[in-house]
Amino acid sequence: MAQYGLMNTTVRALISQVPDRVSLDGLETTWDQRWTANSTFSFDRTATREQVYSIDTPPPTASGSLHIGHVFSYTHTDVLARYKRMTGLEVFYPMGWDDNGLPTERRVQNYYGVRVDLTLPYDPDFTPPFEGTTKAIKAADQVPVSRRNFVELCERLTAEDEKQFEDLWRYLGLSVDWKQTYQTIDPNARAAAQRAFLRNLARGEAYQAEAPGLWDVTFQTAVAQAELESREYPGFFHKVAFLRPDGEKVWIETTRPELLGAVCALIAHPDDERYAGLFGTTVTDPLFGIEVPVLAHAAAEMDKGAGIAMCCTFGDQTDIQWWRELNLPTRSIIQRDGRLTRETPAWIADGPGAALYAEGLAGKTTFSARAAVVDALRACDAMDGEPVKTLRNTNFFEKGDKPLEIVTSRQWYISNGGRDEALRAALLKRGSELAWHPDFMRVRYENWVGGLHGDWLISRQRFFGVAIPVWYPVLPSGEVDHDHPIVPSEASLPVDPTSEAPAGFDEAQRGVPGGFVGEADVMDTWATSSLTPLIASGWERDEDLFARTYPMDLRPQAQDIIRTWLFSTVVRSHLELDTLPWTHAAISGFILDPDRKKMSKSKGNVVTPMGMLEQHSSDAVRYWAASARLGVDAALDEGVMKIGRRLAIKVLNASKFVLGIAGGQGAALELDPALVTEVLDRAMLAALADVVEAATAAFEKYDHTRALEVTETFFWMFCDNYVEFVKDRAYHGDEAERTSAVTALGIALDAVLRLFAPVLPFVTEEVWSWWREGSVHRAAWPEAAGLRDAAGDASGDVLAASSNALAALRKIKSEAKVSMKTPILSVELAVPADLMEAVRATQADLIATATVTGPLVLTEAPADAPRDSLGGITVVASKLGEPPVKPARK
RNA sequence: GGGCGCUUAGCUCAGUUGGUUAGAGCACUACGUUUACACCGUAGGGGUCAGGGGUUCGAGUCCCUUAGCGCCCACCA
Repeated sequence: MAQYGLMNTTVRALISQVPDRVSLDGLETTWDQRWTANSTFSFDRTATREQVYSIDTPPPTASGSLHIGHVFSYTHTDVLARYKRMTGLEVFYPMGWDDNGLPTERRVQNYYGVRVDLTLPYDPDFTPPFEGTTKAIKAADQVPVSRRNFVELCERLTAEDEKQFEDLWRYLGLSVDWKQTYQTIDPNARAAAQRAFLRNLARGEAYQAEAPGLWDVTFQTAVAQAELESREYPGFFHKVAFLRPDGEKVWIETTRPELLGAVCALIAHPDDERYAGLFGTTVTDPLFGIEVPVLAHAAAEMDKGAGIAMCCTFGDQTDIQWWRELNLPTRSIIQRDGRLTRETPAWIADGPGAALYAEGLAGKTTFSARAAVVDALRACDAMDGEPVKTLRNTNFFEKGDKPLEIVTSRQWYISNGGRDEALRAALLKRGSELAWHPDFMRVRYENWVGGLHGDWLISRQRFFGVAIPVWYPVLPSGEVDHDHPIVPSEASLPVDPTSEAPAGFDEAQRGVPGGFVGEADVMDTWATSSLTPLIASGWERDEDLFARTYPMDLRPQAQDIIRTWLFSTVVRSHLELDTLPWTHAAISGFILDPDRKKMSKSKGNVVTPMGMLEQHSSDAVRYWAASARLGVDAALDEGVMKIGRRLAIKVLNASKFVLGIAGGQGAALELDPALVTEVLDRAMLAALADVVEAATAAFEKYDHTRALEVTETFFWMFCDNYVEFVKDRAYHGDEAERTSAVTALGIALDAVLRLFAPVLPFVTEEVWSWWREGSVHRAAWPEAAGLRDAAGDASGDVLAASSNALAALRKIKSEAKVSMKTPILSVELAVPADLMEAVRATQADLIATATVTGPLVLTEAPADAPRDSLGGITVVASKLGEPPVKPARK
């Protein structure tokens, strides 16, 4: 809860420890330690839901390194979190680590030089052969280990990674409650993922199906639509002849001649007159003697290739469609390892075709099989001309480097609206109920949900992940009965079906007739990540916490995982709790390198953040991040970090000055608005009230950039003009004049520190500690009303007018190329009528600040005089004195 | 092919419901050491607001159109 507000209370601040020399060095470590020691960011579990602002922090992928893009987007969240905390909300700001899944597996393989062999037993004394060698370990040199040993290594390595990540986040100043952490592989998360799955299963939302689907041959796992990436891939068109019974040739074009042995039909568009005579007849392939029908289907495109397509099981998604809709036979020849089947398929006729397959194709990769088929086609004159080079778009697994194949397998799915219009409509409605920042990101969600063409495939044939919590009976015949899965009780979660027996069975019954087998597949990492708001808020584990934090307020995340993380989270929350998981989504843009390319590991242009933080300071890097609006891609710009550093140092110096002029060490500073009596001081507070209003309104609209901008603009004006104006009065004025200036300076410093606190947590906290109790980050967000009261009827325009008059006088000296200390013996200013009163009212400060030693004459500027950048104030005549004599160098 | 965003000074970006002569910082130039700050201060130069058309008394802002850049989705014969 906020500790104090300026509104109706006079604050008496004791200035305790203003250093002689200020510095940014070491602030990160100092304040991280004190915040931890003081539990500054601990979540108060007594707060009610209305008093809580809860954040579904993205759990970073633990395997790998954080890059500057992470610093960028996590800063956006932290700035908002700190603002919300200061407005009096209790911020629930946990941190998770996404350590389950393929990235960890790959990292462990490379880091320790091991690979999983499911046949090996667990070795409790296993020591990895390599550890963190810098050179890549060849796959052939990797040592086979049991799954359990492998998982242990995963846990060991991610624990080390997570420690490093936490250190970086602390250094950056994330106001996370470090007592609220989770891992997506920890027992709570596994239990939550399995519980949610079992409930999906019980409601019929999770189901298994044996169907053709996208398959990565490198990782040997099924892949979901959301993990696809379309890439250009070089290929060749081959013109291949099929033979009619009378020997006449029908030419088709294909980029995948190696699939000739899997052909099921030739298909053309029903309106295509070229092939009208062929529909209903059969043709035979030139190599294997497979007789296939020529069929019509509207999905065939007349202007593609020859207009007649070779349909194989399965070359692409269209093949699946034709196979389904035309009831074609299944003739799969691609295996899960991406090679052609080792046995000659039954549908290939004995004879030369069978011999060709057995000798030239069996067990070959698609690449070498293609070459063999092309040679054979040439030899029997069934290929027209040379293959024609083409660049085609092909689906890849986003983490893979070989084109996906289509393989038939038994997999688990969860409904996501891809096959159910009512559910799709409900999920689109959820998207429309969510407040998106920026709003246009909603469209990406709508595009994605609108374009789904299947349910969410959640099973993966991998090792390090959350197990799918089911077993299957083994029938007396020895066959596995997949249709009647055995499920565990929720109380027993998490379970590992590959090492635990289901209730009512014992381990000896594993794999034997009458016994059971465990599901070996694990869940896709998104099946767990989609539950982060539930995992973090204690769903079914800590109902008290859950009631205080869920549905959450904010999902901050990157734009590229709207279709995965954001969408899947909406799906799970909708199915499980019939609600949105959060009310706001804040989408950060990408970081572009100086060549305006997206920064990513695969491009090798990643900048590691710690060096940047150490070089420029965390506040400076945060300033850079906070200068970019949500949803907008930003350039990595060290120039902006330098500006941030300059600002942070300026905050230290200006604060040192204000507190020094207030009496310095040991003095008491009364922040009593009634003591502010001078017009200029009140005008400054009025301007500050405007800034507080603007910054607050901006933050409420999730526009941290605008909030920073108005604060920063005010602060520089405050330093350059206001502070200069009041120096003379503060040093040499009478008691009332001096008190007015000092009090106004104190009130302004107090508000400015709080306005900057979300973006510059370290310097503001450092300065706060010089004269205030507690943490600035638990202080109340400034309110305009109190400042307005102090300002009385003064307007911020008065300060602007006098600042312009001051600039006009400075210009005289600057153009004369003399020191600012040079006295002005006499000067006449032309002032527009509407500014005259303001300039007149503050002319004493003006005269002192600009060292006007003689008459200052103000005349009214003509009504039609142009308004330049100084508001129309111009110098009519002036006379400068002698520049002061430079003091002798000491 | 469909969609979203962007294009303003050499660079990075503001520019609110259309309203005086389009702003800031960096960089650049000149000057200046001033009882907070040289990691400083003061002042200055620098822009056909991507191109074209339209609406309007008035357009950086609204509409149409063209081009370029980035991204999302679709496209695999």
